[in-house]
Amino acid sequence: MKEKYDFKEIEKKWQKYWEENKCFQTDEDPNKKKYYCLEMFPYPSGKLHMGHVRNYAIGDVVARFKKMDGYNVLHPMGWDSFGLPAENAAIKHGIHPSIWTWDNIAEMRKQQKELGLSYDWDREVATCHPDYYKWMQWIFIQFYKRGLAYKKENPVNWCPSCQTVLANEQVVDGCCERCKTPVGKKNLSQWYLKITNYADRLLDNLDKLDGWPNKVKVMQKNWIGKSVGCEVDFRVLDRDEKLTVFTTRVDTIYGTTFMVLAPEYPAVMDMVAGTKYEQPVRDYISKVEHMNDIERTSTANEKTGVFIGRYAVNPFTKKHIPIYISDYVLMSYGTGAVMGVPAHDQRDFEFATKFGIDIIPVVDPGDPDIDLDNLEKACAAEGKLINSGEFTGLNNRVAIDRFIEVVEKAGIGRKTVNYRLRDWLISRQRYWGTPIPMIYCEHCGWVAEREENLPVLLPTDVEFTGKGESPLATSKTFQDTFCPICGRAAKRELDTMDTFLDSSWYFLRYCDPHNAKAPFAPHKAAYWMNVDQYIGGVEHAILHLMYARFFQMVFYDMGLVQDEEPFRNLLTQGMVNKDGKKMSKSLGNVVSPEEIIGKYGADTARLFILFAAPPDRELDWSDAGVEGSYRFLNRVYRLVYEIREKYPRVPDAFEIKTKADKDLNYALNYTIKKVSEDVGGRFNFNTAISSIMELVNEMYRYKEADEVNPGLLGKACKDLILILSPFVPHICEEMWEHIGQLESVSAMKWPEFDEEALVRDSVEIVVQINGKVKEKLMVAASADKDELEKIALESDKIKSLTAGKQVVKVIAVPGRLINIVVK
RNA sequence: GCCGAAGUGGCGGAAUUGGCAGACGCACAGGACUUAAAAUCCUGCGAUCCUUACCGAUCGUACCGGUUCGAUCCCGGUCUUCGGCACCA
Repeated sequence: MKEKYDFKEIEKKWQKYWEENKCFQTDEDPNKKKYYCLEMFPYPSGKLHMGHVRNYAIGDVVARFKKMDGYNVLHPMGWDSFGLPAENAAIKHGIHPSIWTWDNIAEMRKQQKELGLSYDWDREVATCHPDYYKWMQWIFIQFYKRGLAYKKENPVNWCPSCQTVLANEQVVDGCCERCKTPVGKKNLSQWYLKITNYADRLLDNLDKLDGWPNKVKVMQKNWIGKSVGCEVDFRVLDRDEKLTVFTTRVDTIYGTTFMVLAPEYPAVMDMVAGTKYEQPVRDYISKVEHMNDIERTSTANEKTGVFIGRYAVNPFTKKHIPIYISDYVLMSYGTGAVMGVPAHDQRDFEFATKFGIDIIPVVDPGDPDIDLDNLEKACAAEGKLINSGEFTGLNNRVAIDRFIEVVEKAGIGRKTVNYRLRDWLISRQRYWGTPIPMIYCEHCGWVAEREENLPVLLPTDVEFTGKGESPLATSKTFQDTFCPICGRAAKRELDTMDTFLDSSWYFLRYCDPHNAKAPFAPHKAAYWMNVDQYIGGVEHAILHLMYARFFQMVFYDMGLVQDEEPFRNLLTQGMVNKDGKKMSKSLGNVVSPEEIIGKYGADTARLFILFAAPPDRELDWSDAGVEGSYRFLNRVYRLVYEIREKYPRVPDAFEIKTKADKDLNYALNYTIKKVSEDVGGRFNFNTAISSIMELVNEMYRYKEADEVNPGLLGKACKDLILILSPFVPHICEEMWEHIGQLESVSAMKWPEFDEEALVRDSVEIVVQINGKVKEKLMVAASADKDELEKIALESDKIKSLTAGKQVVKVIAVPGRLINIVVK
């Protein structure tokens, strides 16, 4: 070891050592407790950014700590390597997506290795590799066989810029999640996965996920959007037809004064055919059709609609109510028909106000501030029913169940549940994705490719124009095939899968990455799953994390895995910012990991990122803070170097003699305890590091004292290196070697703390008067309440402060404080 | 609008079960070493006030109130910021 900390040389040396000695390779070992530590695998976009570094630094501390703590640790890495950017690069620069992707993977893997991450590289997977997408296709076929995949023509979200459809989840504020272009609608026949079959399980299981942040659970809950309500049939006047509405507020049905249908409602044109209402209705529908989602929602405040010239009969009041169409009613939710109760629903109120429809209050909340006869806005509060026939007087919540009973008995309605969650549209009109292994035969219809013919390989003779239909159509070889059932000529599906499918099961492939006979062997998954700790950005709170849960549930139903949920504990890391803003190219505030590693080394980068903030909070990048972390590593290095110089040989056995010995021994054991808890339990790496800094400060002080105990100092050095090693592994390996250790620090056992060393003879006790600190006294640690009280009341200072006052009460907490209440 | 989270020095943050608010680090200031600089080491560092100084006093965890011997922590209300959802009947 050199006198000066040469991170460049040290980091290279130990990265080579770990790789050559395969230090982080794992196999199933039934005799050892397993621990599966997983970071979200990246899209190979080119280079690592600080968000990646943070993600991997956190995961690496956990993995390294658990390994030292005696677990058999699975810590894999791979690539979510299908996706649009590769194809866009192909369109723009003429590079094949495959080349672009594999080049990026090579670059990012190199950067990960430069960070000293403890991955088992033998388990690396890439979703764009045929060995992986073969099994993706196999999984799709299993879904299809179980009735969980179907093709359907529907108006779908269409991004005109990406030239592909998008899942509802990929439309953000009416725009494409990726390119921010406003999304339009298009009628297309597309493949869907029936995630709605699992809506209830996805929702109910959330309660069991104790190790998940509440925030993520709430987001998923809202996304699934379960609402329990009731369908009611309304007869249409003068027609042999009924319209079914969905409502969660059947208790307000007496207040229904109109009905609204979605403009796309199928029966609408039939009801207006040949009447004077036909043309205005046609005009309105066409206007709505040509609006994209932004336009449709930007007019949110101003309600629009058209009367269709028909009336429905309110089954309870028997009144005739006008039927309208309006774009505020969605065809895709509930029944596409809504009963308008303006007194108690704000949207209905706005509509009724605009069209001059009656507003009849039916729930009286008993609030003197609300004038029910002259409502200024809808009143959603609970209360007693009024104007509601035989139901008048009931509490409205109670009334809901009564109404449902009556409606069901009369055969004009039923209790129903609706979800906001829709089925998952997975077809993409793109090249760089997993081909959907389906074949269309004129005689047999849609047929799954035979499993023995998998993978359906991506063809290489494809043109990338970025326009029109799926690029697979341009291949001369891909499309034409034979029907697996009847053997006649047939055509392959030309769309590829949404890449979110690829990432919905990669954690299972890691358990058995080279399996050529199955996506994974159930017994291997049984050993490694669940993921004990999953770490990644909160931006995946809904999409990825719900899709992965869905897949796991299907695998569970197939008997492939033993638990319905894949991720026991989830840590959502905060963003890395600069100057309070997100790092971005447009703001010009991006700090590249490359630059930091080059200037200070990977250990400094890791240490800063872990020290600057708790992992789930936002982290503001600070160049000065990085300097500080670098300074600390130099300080540790110097400490170990100087101790070794001064005491080249330290005895293993030693005695604690002086008070200084005792204090250092206390500090050492306290730090081991604290770091174990902070890293093993709370994931507060920042406080773990600060306590190590305190220990280093202690050791510097001790080292300069008159009487030094080399054995103790040697022990402190050893333990210091061990507990610091998960954070900054390279420098620790170097120091470990320097103090005469032969084996890698990564293979060492996590140190245990000595309970006895933590027992103190005397402790400082705070003396308060009326809750204010007035004095601090050293007392025997064993002092009980009575003794404490006596000592406190006898202290000169307290005596003078309480003189002439009446002591009302004394509260004594041994080991902590005494509070004297005086008057 | 609805749901959720968070507000602590100049800054990042700490206080784990209701018990010394501000650990640790950064920045800043002063000093030591040096021909000098860098590096390193030492000291100080919430606000206000008192005092020549030592010592000390009061206030202080977004704001208002409550519970308690004692509140950054628990309860009620208000404000602000951030995040998610948003015509879902």
